Amino acid sequence: MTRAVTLSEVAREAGVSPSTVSRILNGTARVNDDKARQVRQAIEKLGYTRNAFARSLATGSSGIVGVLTPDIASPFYNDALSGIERGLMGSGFSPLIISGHWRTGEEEHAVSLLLNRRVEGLIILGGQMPDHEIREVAARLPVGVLGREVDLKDWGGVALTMDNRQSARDLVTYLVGRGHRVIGHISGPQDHTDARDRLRGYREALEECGLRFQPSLVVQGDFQEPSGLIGMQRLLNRHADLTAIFAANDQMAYGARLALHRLGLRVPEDMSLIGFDDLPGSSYTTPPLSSVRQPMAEMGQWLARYVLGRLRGETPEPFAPRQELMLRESVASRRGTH
Amino acid sequence: MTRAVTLSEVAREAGVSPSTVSRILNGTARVNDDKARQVRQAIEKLGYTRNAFARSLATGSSGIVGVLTPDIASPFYNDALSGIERGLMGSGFSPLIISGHWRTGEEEHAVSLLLNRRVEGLIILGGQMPDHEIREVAARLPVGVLGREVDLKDWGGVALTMDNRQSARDLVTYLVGRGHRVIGHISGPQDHTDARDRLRGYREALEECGLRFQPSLVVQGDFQEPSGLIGMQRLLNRHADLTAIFAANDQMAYGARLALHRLGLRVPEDMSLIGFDDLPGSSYTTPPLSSVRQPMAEMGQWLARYVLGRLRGETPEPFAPRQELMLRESVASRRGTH
DNA sequence: CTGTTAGCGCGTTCAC
DNA sequence: GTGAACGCGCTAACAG
Repeated sequence: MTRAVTLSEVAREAGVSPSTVSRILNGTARVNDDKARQVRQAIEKLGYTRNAFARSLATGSSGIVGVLTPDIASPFYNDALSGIERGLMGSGFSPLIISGHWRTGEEEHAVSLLLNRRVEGLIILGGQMPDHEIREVAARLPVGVLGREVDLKDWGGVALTMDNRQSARDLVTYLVGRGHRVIGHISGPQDHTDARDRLRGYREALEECGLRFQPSLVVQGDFQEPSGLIGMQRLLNRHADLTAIFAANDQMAYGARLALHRLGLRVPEDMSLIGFDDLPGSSYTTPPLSSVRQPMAEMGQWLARYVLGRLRGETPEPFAPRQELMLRESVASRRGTH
Repeated sequence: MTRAVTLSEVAREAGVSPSTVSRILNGTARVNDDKARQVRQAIEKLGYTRNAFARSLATGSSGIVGVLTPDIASPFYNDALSGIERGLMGSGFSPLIISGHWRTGEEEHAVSLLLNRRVEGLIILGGQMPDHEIREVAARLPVGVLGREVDLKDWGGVALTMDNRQSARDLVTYLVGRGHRVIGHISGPQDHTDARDRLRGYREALEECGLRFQPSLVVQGDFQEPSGLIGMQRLLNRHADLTAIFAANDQMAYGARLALHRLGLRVPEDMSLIGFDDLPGSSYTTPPLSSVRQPMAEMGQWLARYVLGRLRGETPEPFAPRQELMLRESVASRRGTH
């Protein structure tokens, strides 16, 4: 790559001073129309592209908001990324997305890379990074976190989380209301807060409804499809009287669905099934899967706006993400109810 | 954000000159161990983070590879993003991802933003940007394109594309081989090259097999699920003797699947179904969907390596992406075959 | 309105 | 080994 054209070269070509070119580029001050035209021509002729580094160095601001995502290919977090993009649009800021692959070391590396690039704000999606490290960053710049509980109040940051426990409770209560009495749960990995909360919600809902919690009705998966398939088989072996399954996420529900299909069991006639997360595909499974939707895009957008607001010194308006039960066709009523 | 600590502040704190600190940071030259230790302490104490802008400005290299993706939330292209990440890993380069939302204007804006940030290479995934603009960029830096046909040879770039036509032919030939004689096609939007090629492959396969191509067996969709659902219904109304469907992508196949489900038609017993793209979910639909897999991650990784190689002045080894027929359980044999 | 001057934070000669 | 001086490309005061 041949050395790029500089602003002063443009200035020389147009017969004006560098500052004039700068002023035209930034609209910082009114300039003579004639000169403006000449400068534009020179820019065109030389194929000038402004150097963002030099600019940032001089102005002291990067125009970048860092985004740390656990996985660039996660359908779940990517909705949040879309929201962040939308929230940043037209603000003059652009996102710099780095993924941490759920590994603390990589996440820390990513954050320091972002700090090196002088991001002016940071949005963290999920991940494993220790709370105190997040707070350290939050002390320096506006930070918004999505999908994990971090106390950032004293540091001037926010964490948007969903009430996994409550939603799980709602889901299971719904199943009970439809007449189900023997409800299995395919849980997520128990070192994961969300997974624990969803299991807790399941248990609490059962007890609130006067049903006994039985450990044998729970199998643990890893949030991936295969574990849902295996879990379903195990559950079926243990409890022939099972009529409904609550999977801790949609992916495992898909796995369970396939296990049932292979056994010739119909959903929802023979077995009701319910998931969590409402992946884009879930409205087109057969039958469409009931699940709970987290407004990832809205949350992402709000976080972007939050960071921008803080950058402008505004006090942000609060936001309460609302999870939504997406009731579709994967649950049937059992006779003998009510 | 309080002004960040600079290198010279570290130098002063450690009682050495800025250049010494720089040398230690970069390992550019051997320095006294004692001083090195003092500098490290100063860095620690002051919480110094290096300014990537100043560094890039001084060195003249950004360490960034730009990535233009049509949609940050597309499951299809995101596999490629993962591959790019992997390909860049450990190279000292990091990706800067911007999405163009399938809009030419936004894409152009994104590219100029990347150019401003002095990316040293560029990877373009799909999109709508005119070929000549891509060539213009390719004349300045290493460019790799994925998923669209662009002639970049004379500009020193590559475009990785898949043979959609051939794969579609293989798929349809496979259906015919399994005894199907009346095969419907839900096509993609015909202003889209991939969609056209897949339709052509369908048609050619039919003719090669001695079956007549009938326009009434084709309905046009838009690559989204709902259009697959509607298309399926329309096809069924026109041709009661239909035994198999080739959908131009998996998403439409999902829609078709649901339409069949609602009508009480079984897959594959009553209707065989086949898609294209092999989305992550397709191995867990009921039944698992036959499709054709494009090695997006591998292609992304290769492109990253390609760009890095060009940056180092190497001549890249060629790469022929191979599509793979993923034959699963959504196709049945019809009696009377062979 | 416009040109001149002085940095922004860092890497890199070039002398010592 | 190490420091001083200069420049990377641009913006922002400061005069005019």
